[in-house]
Amino acid sequence: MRIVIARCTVNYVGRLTAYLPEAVRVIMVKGDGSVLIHSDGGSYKPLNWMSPPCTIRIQPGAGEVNTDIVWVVENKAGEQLQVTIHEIISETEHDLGVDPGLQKVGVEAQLQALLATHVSVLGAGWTLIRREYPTPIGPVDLLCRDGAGATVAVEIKRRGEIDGVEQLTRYLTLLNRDALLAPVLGVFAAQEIKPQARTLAEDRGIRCVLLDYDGLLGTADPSLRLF
Amino acid sequence: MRIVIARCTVNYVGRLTAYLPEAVRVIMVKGDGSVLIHSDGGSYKPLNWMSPPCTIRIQPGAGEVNTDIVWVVENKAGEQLQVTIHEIISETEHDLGVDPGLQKVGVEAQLQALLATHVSVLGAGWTLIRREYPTPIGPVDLLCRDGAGATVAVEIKRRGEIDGVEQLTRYLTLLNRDALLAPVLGVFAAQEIKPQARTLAEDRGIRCVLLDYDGLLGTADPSLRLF
DNA sequence: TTGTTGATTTCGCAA
DNA sequence: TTGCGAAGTCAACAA
Repeated sequence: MRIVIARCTVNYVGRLTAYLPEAVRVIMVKGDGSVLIHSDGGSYKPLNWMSPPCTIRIQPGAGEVNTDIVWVVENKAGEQLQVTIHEIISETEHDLGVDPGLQKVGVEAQLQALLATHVSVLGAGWTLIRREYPTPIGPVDLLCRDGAGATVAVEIKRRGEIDGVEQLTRYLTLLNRDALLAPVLGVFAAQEIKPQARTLAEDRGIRCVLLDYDGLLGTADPSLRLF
Repeated sequence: MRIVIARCTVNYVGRLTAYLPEAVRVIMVKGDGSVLIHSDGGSYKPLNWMSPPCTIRIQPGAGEVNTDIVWVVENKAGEQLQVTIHEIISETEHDLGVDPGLQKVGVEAQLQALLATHVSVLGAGWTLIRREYPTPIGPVDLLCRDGAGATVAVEIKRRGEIDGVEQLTRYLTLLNRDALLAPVLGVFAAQEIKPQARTLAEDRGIRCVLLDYDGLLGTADPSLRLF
């Protein structure tokens, strides 16, 4: 990993065209040739960058001033990041070795497992027919029977958006062709439901349910807990 | 901007829980207090980070070994990034000043702006009713009136795929329920239209238009030009 | 290899 | 401030 602090201008020509005026910035060059241009602010996203795999070609005296050096960073698709170095303020290199990587403690899959063991939060007398109920166009997250004995297909998302409503709609159309199951109702369950998704769902007669992960955990079987 | 090369372990506790085992990494501390943990590889995304606004609290001797230093980086929501420094290999600080920022050319917003001022490229006598015409399921990119006086909803994409056609179809269904607007026609405009998207659109009576960004620029008002 | 989906998404614009 | 859609989205996973 090489880290260069330099006064530079940067051009990107590829999927779009972008330009960075002259300023002092941090340039990170990673071992795989990828380059990141950071300023002192913003989020974790660099001002500009080139993702690996890519190659760096150094062109001395290629800038407007003949003492400028230009780094041309190019990937397989021919996209280019051109870094013109006007003045190097600092340059260091360090061998970091291979990183063991980030360990995440998941949330997504647990939500379905938790709700499957607690379908009663959807209504009194509800029972689970099965998880991942198979159909020709993919598995339905949960297939349930409500207190009145009707079949209900439940689609679970962390964030409920329009795509999820469309998906559930396709399942419902298919399941309602099955005379043994029909009529099949729909429930769209998520930790967060976007207004547009809610509008579309309710327009189609699909009930929306907000899931409270911590609340489900509190009522859950202790063996399901991660900590 | 402070850059520290250090052997460290990192914990994040917030929207999820994540852990980085001990290794040598680059730690960037920006002027706004945000912190980025980078390894020598991967993409531009750090292994772990804390976005601004946030504050850093240094706790000497708080690690497992009493010579360790722990940085607790915390944001307003109480999410924490805990960086335990086992050994500092290098530490530098530079004043980068304020960055002038990135200038982009060729994204969807500019396409929409350009087409909005030149709806005549869609046909003779076309006029713009408004950009971002609001509906309960989201804004229609452009609402126009064609040469014959009919209302037309225009969906603009950089890359035209099936999702875009579905989106436009939903708008058309909704708009056509409005007796004051109906009948509303549809136009799917993009720099590139995938064959499947074109087939679906034309099957639904939606007209497809390929946008030429440079061509639009050429006919555009000179004040719209960036360079 | 290609497509689909989630993200500690981030970013920008408009209401 | 909030909400919503795009992004050089990226990245993981399935087919």
